[in-house]
Amino acid sequence: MAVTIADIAADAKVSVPTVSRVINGAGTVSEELRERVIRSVEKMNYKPNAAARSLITKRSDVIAVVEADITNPVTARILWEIDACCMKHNKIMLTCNYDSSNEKAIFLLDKLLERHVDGLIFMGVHLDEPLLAKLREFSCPVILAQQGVESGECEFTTVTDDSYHAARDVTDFLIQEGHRRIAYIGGDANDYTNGKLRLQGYLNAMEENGLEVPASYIRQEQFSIEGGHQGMKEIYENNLKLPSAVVCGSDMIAVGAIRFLKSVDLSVPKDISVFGFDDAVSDIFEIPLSTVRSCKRGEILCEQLFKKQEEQGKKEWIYYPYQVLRRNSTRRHQ
Amino acid sequence: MAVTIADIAADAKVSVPTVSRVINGAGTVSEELRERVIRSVEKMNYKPNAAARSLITKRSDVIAVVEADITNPVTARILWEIDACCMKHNKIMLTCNYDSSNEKAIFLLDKLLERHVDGLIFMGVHLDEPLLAKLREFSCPVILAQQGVESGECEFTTVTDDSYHAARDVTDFLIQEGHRRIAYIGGDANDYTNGKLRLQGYLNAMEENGLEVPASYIRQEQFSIEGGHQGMKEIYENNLKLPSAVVCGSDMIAVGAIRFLKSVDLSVPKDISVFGFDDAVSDIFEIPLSTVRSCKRGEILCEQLFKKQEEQGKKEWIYYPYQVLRRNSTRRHQ
DNA sequence: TTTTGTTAAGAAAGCGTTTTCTTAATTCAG
DNA sequence: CTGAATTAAGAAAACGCTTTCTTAACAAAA
Repeated sequence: MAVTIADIAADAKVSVPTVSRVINGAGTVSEELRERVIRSVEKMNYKPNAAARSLITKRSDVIAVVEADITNPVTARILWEIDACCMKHNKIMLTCNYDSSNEKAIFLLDKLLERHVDGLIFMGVHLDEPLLAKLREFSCPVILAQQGVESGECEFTTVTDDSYHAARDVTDFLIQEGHRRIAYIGGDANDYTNGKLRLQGYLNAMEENGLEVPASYIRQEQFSIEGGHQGMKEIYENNLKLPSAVVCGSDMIAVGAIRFLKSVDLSVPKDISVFGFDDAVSDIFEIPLSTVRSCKRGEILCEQLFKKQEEQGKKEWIYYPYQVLRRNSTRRHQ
Repeated sequence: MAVTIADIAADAKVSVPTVSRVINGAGTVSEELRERVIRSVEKMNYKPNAAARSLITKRSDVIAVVEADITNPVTARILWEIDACCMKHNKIMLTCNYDSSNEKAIFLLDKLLERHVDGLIFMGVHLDEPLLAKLREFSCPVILAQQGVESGECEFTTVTDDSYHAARDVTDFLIQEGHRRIAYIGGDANDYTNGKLRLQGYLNAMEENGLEVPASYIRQEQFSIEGGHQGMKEIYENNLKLPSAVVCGSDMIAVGAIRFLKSVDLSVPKDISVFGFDDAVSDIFEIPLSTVRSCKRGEILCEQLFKKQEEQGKKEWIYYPYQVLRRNSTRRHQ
């Protein structure tokens, strides 16, 4: 059997509450007893039982993160950041994959409810009503990452990329660099808020600069290499005048686009500049990709999670700061 | 306040143990009461408190996975697989990053000890004595993934890639394909058991086929793109007769090697064949990489974890089955 | 002195379950 | 029928902590 607080109390010849006080640094206990307790704790290698403690304190020191797909490099990176922050706050991170199945997500959330986690970060898209209802059941702080609820007021604090402004900045940047014919390949904008906002940012930047956008310059495919490939192919086949630059809704799309361009002997960035989004492939892709990187995601998420203790009430929509990274998949256009 | 088992008992007009029996499907309870209980549970949206349950059952339904780096794609993929298996067994996966710092790993393991997890998978390299000592403290099944302890008898059940045989097979395969001058670029073999075994497999295959291996054909760098780049560079610069094929200790190394070759205008696989390891970059890398893929990792790990309940005693070293995948970074040599 | 206030530490209650122990009710063999 | 065996369900204990309540000891103020 594991050693319990009573064993320590007996060994140190003090009462159980005294041991508890020493361990938690709460209450007052004389130097003499404190030392005796600490000695016993070390001697017997005592570890407080988290379940017993949790039962009474109503905390678990666990932060849950539910994500669609842990193998997505962007997700994995954010998890890494969250984990690092949790560590600092003496919390432990519990992650669950929901495989983009809201049904599975609800199943998982039920499990987490039983566990009385101290905080929940839900990194998901396709938020539907049953899912939101389940999220409402949590009494701990809940944060939506990746996708907000469009409807208006924030029911949950939401933290996402600043897709709209970033897409505008990227497009502006390309225009500054002399590009005039700029196309866009994004993901499905019906479901993905990010997709919608990126497209909007691109469109607004073009419009504000008085630039024409033929419908054939806009493609909405999948957020994947295949999607990018397909989108670029369609643009290539349906336009006599090719764009000199393409804004992509994700790095994966950019990779696919570049791969297609290579297949028809067009060179990037010599013939066409390609801009990505997410900074997900920087270290492995053959071309250093110009892209947008969101910063301090883990910190911002955790900060929201922990800050809320005081300011429970205020739910807001927060954006990660971002950097527009100009690398070698784009160049000036003359 | 959350609704408790007592609330359900009161609402259903039964005793607390009866509710417990219904929920756990244990013991005997009449159809009538069972229905009353179920109705109350649903009506009041009751969720049993995991901490209270865990306190008494000494189980937590949590499987802990401690890994060096969650952003490593190979790791992320295995986590995905483990999570899927845990789900099937009605367990929840708790993951912690230890950032390749054994000190941090020990800190995390202490936290997990407090939590009385039902199983532990430690995916790490550089296992040193303090770390092993900490692992011994667990009373639940502990599995070492990724690296075993060389010493001999298995203190912990260990599951790893079958690096030795796979490297032999890869080398054999290249020899069958007509290659005679085959080089090897691996990671640091002092620390990484996998590195050591892959090198050994390569060497044995060469020897058994009566093929010469000049020392300048063997490089041990980092398990990274830079490492592969550097290793290939050295081989290129130090050999008048270049190899016709290179066995790499990881896909990252292979990517680096290919990148170097491209930089000196050598074509893969036309001029040189390159074989990777891990199947980590298949979808994004420019060349479909011939590589080794380990299979069913999640299943095998979980199977070991859960099987052990009965056969606690037997610790063994188990290998994932693997496939040698011939793709387009290698070709026959005439 | 006596009273009041303060502090250190123990006693006891309680957190929400499961499990063991009892009891009452029912069935069945003799 | 009676007594033993079986069954369904409640009472009570236990899990390992934290927290509240209480007491004893002592110091400071009247």
